[in-house]
Amino acid sequence: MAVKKGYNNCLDTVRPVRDTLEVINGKWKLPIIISVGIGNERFTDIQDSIDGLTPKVLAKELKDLEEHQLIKRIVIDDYPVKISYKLTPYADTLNPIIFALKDWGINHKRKIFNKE
Amino acid sequence: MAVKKGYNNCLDTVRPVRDTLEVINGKWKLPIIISVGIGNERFTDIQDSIDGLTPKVLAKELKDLEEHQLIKRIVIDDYPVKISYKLTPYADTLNPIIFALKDWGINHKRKIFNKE
DNA sequence: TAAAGCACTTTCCTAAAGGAAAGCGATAGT
DNA sequence: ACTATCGCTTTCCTTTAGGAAAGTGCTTTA
Repeated sequence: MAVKKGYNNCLDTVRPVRDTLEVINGKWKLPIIISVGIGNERFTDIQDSIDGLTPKVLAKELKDLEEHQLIKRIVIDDYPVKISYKLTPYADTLNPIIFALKDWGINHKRKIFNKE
Repeated sequence: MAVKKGYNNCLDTVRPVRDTLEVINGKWKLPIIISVGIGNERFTDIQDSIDGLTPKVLAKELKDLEEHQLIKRIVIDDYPVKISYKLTPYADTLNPIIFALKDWGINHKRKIFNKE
């Protein structure tokens, strides 16, 4: 017998949503993924492509994203040594999320601009 | 003439994504929307349906969500007065985001469980 | 009359996020 | 020799998020 409770159970949806949010939390992770995905591979290019992103924050976020296997850091060993950041194939699975967020943002701005 | 820069421009995507994240930021807003959407209308039901959610945080998030026109607070004026929370039709536009986040979370857990 | 429920608020506190600015070690260009 | 660039790190500081616990005013139920 299930436990009786007065509220509807939403954990089937809430749990996986929260699992995802733990991976892509904060202001910067998705912007960084988008920037790298669009072809920015160098530290300073990524930084310059995103308004307000400081090197300290970028370095930290890149480490987090590497741990989650969404970005790989590649050391190119000629002279001079170059560092290149690329998305992993796994990062491509985030595309539906990114497009959904993008579409909603575009629509939301339009809504605010027109009505308020 | 466009300004020359060494990096690829990603602001077309980054900006609307960030606009969206500003609305649904934090650990709790989407879980609350999911819970209300599934039929939890009372303050304590919403609270009880989401693990770890405290009344202070719930009250604050409900206010934020009202301001963004995603939830409406309805006062039902018989004796005793009842308060009911409902999603606005606008909140339904978040569904693609919620489903994308849910799917990714489910898949991510499976990935972690199987391989690491 | 006491206890419990509802919808919160208040206070206090900690941890984490994030911004500003400077610096650093290596290399490259002038 | 000097300056600039790259990929960071370090320090310092402020802001925000969020958790714990208690309480409040009202009402209902036992």
